[in-house]
Amino acid sequence: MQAPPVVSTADLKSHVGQRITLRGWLYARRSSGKIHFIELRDGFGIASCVAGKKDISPEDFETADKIAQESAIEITGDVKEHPKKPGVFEIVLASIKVLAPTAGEYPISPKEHGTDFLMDHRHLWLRSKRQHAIMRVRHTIIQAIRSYFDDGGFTLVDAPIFTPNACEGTSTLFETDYHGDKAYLTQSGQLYMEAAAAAFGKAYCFGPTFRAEKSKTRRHLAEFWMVEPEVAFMDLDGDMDLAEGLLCTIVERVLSQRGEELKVLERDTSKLENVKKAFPRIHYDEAVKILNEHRAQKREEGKTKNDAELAATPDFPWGEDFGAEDETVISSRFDKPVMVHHYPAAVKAFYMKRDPSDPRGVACCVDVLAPEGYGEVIGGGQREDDLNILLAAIEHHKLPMSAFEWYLDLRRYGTFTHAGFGLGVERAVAWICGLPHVRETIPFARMMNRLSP
RNA sequence: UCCAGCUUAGCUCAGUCGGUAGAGCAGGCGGCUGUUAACCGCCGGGUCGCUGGUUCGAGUCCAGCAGCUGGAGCCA
Repeated sequence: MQAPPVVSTADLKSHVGQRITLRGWLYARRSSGKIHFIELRDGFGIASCVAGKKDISPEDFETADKIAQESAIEITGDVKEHPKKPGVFEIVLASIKVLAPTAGEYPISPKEHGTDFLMDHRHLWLRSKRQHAIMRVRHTIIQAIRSYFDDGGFTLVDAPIFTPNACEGTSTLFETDYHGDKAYLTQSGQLYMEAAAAAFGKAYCFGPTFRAEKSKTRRHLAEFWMVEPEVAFMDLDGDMDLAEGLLCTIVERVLSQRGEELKVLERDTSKLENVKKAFPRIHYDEAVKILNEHRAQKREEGKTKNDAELAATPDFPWGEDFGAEDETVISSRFDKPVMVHHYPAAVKAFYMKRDPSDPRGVACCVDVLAPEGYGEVIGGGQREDDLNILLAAIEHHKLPMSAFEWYLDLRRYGTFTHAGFGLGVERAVAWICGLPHVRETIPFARMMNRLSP
């Protein structure tokens, strides 16, 4: 007799009525004495298997009763529709074999655990349903990003990870020894993409990025993935179009391909359905106005509640960058991502283009704030293309001129209008999956207090 | 770096007024032919984060340290 085909749990419905073999791990086990239920996890999905005492050998029935969680197993049985749930398939077992038992009790039981414990067991936690769903959504987001740029005529030009200088001169970077010289782990591929834009017209890089700040928040990782497109002869408006198109493509792809995963994550997809063109685009001035309306309202509440602290809420000072709470106030006014543009130049990186029409000194830049309080997922803008303004900006920020000579060459040899942005992949994953913290959006998170596993 | 909170069984937690340690789950044994974090009965399981102090007596009160969690700043 021919051995039954080895199939995947994702492929059961095309084998209804057939005898098949599955290989995987024991996810869960339940029993009612004369009937055992086994859930087999194979990396693609989870299949329910039923072992009736009359249907299999006494040895296999005993095995099905005793087998430990996460043992590697191979089962053979017949694919049938679930007697109570149409459209759900289960396997009626004919035989079961333990390929590898567990060395001891599996640490992650199907009960509640604290995050620190789970993060310590991240290598095993990835096997669980929820983490599986998150990683699959992450995969689809990355796939959508790549095809958006690839289909848009972009060339992938990856930036180096070792860099000689602190690119923007603001963040704390990880320092390493590079054959006797100091080198830093990149915090952005941005400057290199400007060189790439002049060489390829449309370019993007996609890789890991590092920040050494001792950040302890739900939005920060020490190592995260960022995609950074840069386009020649594109201005700020074009940049916003590009960013808007990217987010719409990502959300559309996840909604159409990862519905099952979003269900596992209990994500309210109606909020994601809203993510369609056109996103509101508001000037920094208008964002400040929103904040001040909100703060005036807080003062009123303070007066009626007799709360002195609330009543003394000051206005937002023009010229400052928004804090996390400010971003939430602004984005809560809209039901889709909101683009805030023309921030004061002083709070932005030195390479941002100054808007010549505004004497207050604002930059042609944009931050995209995700809805539901997820905050900044994209930051970008038009780059300064005037050599002399750029020279002055580097001096003003007290950055080492010699390290930027190559960058200045881009202005010396055929300078050009160009713009781009950076999208933080983990923040996008957290938003789309509806997660409270970015640590679950990357397979093995690197944070201030976590370097393992 | 700063602010706040937490640390008790493998895991998640309770522990009153300061009086010698408790539950659920997990694990082991037994029962149950449609279970879904199954259920029912029994059993084993503890350096109460560490160090010091107060006290006849500290899981409990005090101090220091460590670890963790959340927030701020920085940013994607």
